[in-house]
Amino acid sequence: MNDKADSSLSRMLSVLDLFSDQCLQWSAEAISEALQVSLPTGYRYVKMLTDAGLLQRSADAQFTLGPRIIVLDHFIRQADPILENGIPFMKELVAQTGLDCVVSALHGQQLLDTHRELGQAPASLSYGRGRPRPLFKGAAPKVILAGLKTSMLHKLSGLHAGEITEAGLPADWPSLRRYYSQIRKAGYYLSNGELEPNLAALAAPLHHADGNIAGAISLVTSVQRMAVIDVTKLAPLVMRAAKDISARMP
Amino acid sequence: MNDKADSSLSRMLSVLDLFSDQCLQWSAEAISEALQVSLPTGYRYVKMLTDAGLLQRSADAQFTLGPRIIVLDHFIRQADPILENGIPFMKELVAQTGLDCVVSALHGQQLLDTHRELGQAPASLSYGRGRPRPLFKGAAPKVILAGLKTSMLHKLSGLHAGEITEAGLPADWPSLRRYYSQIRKAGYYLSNGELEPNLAALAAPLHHADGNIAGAISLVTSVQRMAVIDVTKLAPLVMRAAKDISARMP
DNA sequence: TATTGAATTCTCATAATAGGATAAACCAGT
DNA sequence: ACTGGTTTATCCTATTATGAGAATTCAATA
Repeated sequence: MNDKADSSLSRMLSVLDLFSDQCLQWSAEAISEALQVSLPTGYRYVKMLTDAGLLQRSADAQFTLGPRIIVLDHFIRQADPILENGIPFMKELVAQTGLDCVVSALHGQQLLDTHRELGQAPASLSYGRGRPRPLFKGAAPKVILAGLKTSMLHKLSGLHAGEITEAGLPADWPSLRRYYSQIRKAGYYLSNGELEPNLAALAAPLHHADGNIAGAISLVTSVQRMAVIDVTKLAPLVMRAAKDISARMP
Repeated sequence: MNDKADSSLSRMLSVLDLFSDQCLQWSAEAISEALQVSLPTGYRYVKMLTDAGLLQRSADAQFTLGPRIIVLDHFIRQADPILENGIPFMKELVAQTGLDCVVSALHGQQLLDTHRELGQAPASLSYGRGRPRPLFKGAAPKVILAGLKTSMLHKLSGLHAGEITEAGLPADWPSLRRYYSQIRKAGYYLSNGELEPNLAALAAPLHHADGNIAGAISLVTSVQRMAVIDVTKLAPLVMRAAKDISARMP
């Protein structure tokens, strides 16, 4: 990963980088070793982070992510207009279609799913809010990037050239721009096995009142199920919901 | 609040203390002023926190809480055995009773709701995961503290004497211990308007395999609705679910 | 109860660097 | 291109973060 510890402060914050799906338990000793600091300094870091609530002690002299994170996420959810206005429409879409409904948004450079309403037979099991997503694969990212201002898209494309070619998108900027422009004009995007081989999704963009892109709403199911669905009927449903939500956005 | 800025590192982390339900937007200038540091230092702080993903830039030169928080909460949820094992039982309780079901847990010294399954007529509207709760008021906290090891409870009671008397609990340790001991023996606790005037809840404890307390599961509704419910029938339901979940806990 | 061993904190001198003041660079909106 | 506010860079000094090792807690054993 990126151990750019150019200062004490960011080195301390990089303790958080150690935690992941794979490893949610770290001892002070392991942290000290990972950050290449002495044991007392490692303990100083975890003490401060624990005092801030970002870490907490668990059994066996291990540290885990702390309760403050849960509270801060609560604040974020409270302030998120997509959640505030979107959930009823998501529930309705789920009721109408039986598919899973997801909203995603671009936070800085990070594209995340921020909420999920599950249908009766969830296609995508456990991944809920907070799942990081690749920027150039899948339905939601495509309609979101398609909704960005051109200058912003250009900047992003410069920073992630590798991912773009890896995703099979055109490497040159004019083609890429045209590609996303088509998606924007269509008003929705259907992906088939793009992100995960057996999943398909249909996404439509969510906009703020000023017209800026706010995120995307998508219906997700397996490739097989999507194969028997009439997209010309599904797409208007999703776009309708997206417009209804957008109409309520600040 | 506690501005114990005994070091640069904790002072930087205290930037996070500024964000709350009330104020989710801070400019670099306001942060600098709040922390009593110079403007460049304020910018240094937000830059590092933004690089770490704990903050993000939003419109109008404002900063808000960042996407990394959402991802970290995702990790916490992935690792939480109560969520992993409890949600199906919570859904079932909701289906049986129509009431709202909540699980709560003690993280360090912080007591939080960690998940909520809503019934058809949610009594407690928006508060979801991440709501901080007082330690000595309400059904969930009581069964959780009642399940702590005596030494732990003693320590907690020492640290929060004020809240204890404010909650109308006995101030002397022997009486307090007896009070919680009774709750433990009962196996559940019913609160009526304790936390919020018009809410009632019935909570039962969740245990780890080793017998240690893991949290609480509660059914919540309005005081009026609870008045017409037969508690001798509701309590066994909740306790049954609590035992079923506990049986699956590590 | 005494004793071990590990985990955690303390002490302190020194090197590292965080901080402030000022200036420079950026950037969006006229 | 200009202007206002926003953000970063430069530099020097005082602050303080750090490492080595000792001291202390703490729980679990004998």
